[in-house]
Parts: sequence; structure tokens; C-alpha cells
Amino acid sequence: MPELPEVETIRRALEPALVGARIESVALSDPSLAGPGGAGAVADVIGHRVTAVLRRGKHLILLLENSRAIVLHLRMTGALLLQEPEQHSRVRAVLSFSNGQRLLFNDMRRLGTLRVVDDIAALLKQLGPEPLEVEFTAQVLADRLSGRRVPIKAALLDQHIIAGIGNMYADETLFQCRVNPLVPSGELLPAQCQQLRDAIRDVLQRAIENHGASINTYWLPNGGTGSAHRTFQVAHRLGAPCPRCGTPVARVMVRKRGAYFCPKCQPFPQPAVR
DNA sequence: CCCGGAACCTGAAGGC
DNA sequence: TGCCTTCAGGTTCCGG
Repeated sequence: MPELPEVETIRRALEPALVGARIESVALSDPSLAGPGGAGAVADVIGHRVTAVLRRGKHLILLLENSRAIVLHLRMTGALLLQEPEQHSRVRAVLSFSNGQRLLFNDMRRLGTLRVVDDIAALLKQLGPEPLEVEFTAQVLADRLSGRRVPIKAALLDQHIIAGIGNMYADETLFQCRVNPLVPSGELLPAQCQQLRDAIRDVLQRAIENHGASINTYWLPNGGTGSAHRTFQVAHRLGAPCPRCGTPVARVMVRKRGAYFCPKCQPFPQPAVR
């Protein structure tokens, strides 16, 4: 499940391979990847040069010289690979470049998307702040959470509130700052917003250093795997002892999503008794 | 604006 | 052994 650290890892691998190269062809073996009517827009990018490989939240952006862009979203099972198509069974598209590189969009569950957009400004605008940028302060986070009654776990997953966090890293983040996933977002104290902000940055940064988490269907463009999942303390560790206190890791459903947490380290705040 | 739920998609896992 | 149901989760859309 590619989240910010996985997409950033992919971005760093693709950047040196694709920047400066011209798109020679785009073969959509699954036209639904580009959405209704997308095939025409895809044809328009042929012949144009890639000027940058960017990431915004979980979106990967191939910026082109005419200010157009190819925006890729991997959703659940998408993978971008610089390999031979024969090595993969669920290839939905192959992009060929003037420098000989070939980029495969492999995607078992076919939820991923490839879109050609004239201007990425609209996309950038609708997403919440980038958690690793310096502008992402505790105050910014507090302002975006204030007044909301949704569980904090759900708020962390909402890309309009913060960009890039998915289920795994939301759980790891809340464990690190000892916040219960069901706490209403607006009830976090200022000190907790500071701890949450620090935890978000720490968890994501360390995951990038470990090249992302290969829990299920995530691969680096060279076919390798990341190791961030080996550092997980609660995510996907139901019943395992909490690394801090030994209590078995529990799991609750928050908005139809599994949330792993330590019931002792992350207690739901008891209502004050007079 | 705010929130909850359905839909999209396919393979794995569990029940009977 | 095999059929059936449920679950996994990122995002969008729709209804209250």
C-alpha cells in the first residue's frame, strides 16, 4: 500500500532515470487506467520531454516541458517498475522513453490511475499540507483539526487535512505520540498537537530512510523491497507485545478501517469525574 | 461545512 | 474438495 514514504522512494528512483528523456510511446493495455476519454489526452504527451519527477501527497507527477503533466496514483496495489514487461503479470500501461527506459504500471486490483493534466495547480491546491515541509507546524496541524469531531485516525487519513498519510503510518504515528485513534480530532490539546506533528514527521522520515514498507504489494522500481515494515511497532502486529509495555497490540475499526494500537499506551481519555 | 456509508477492484483467508 | 462470504484500504461520490 503505497503511502508518502513509498511514493517518495519511487520518485527518487525514477528521477535520475526519466528527467530529460522524451516520451516515445504510451501503451495502455488497460484503457480504464486513464479514465473515460483518457486515451486521447495520453496521446498528446508523446514527443514531450520530462522536466521533473515530483511527489505531492501520494501522487507521483511526471512534469513535462509544455507544463502539462502525467499524474499517477498507485492506490492499493499499483507499482511503477523500470523492468521488462515479461516479469510482471498485471501491467496496465507501458511508457517508453527516448533514453531506452521503460516504465511499467503494474496494478493487480486496477484501482490506480494515470491522468494527463494541463496544469497541476488544481491538484496541488485540493490536498492538505505536505507533512515533511517546514511550513507544517504544530499550529498548522492544530488549526486543521480544530472543531472537527471525526476520530483523529480518520483525520490523519483525510488527504484534504494532511497529504500522504495512509493506514499504516497513521497507526505508527498515533502509537508514537500515545494518542488513541478514536479521540475526536478537535479535542487534542496544544501539547498533543505538537507531539502528533513531531511523530508524523519522524515516522515518515524514518520510513523514507528505510525505502518504504513492503507489507503487501509495494516494490521499488528496480524490483527491490523496502524495510520500513520491520520497524513497525503496532501496524499489522495484532496480538504482538507492545514494544513499550508488553501489552498485546489490539485492533479496532475506525470508519471501516482497521486501527492497530496499544490499549495501555494509547488509552481513550476517561471523562472527567467531577 | 461536516460526517457516514457505498462503490470501485481482486486475491487471500475463513466458514461450512 | 469446493463454493461462498468477508476482508484488505485509497479515493470519490452521494445522501442526510
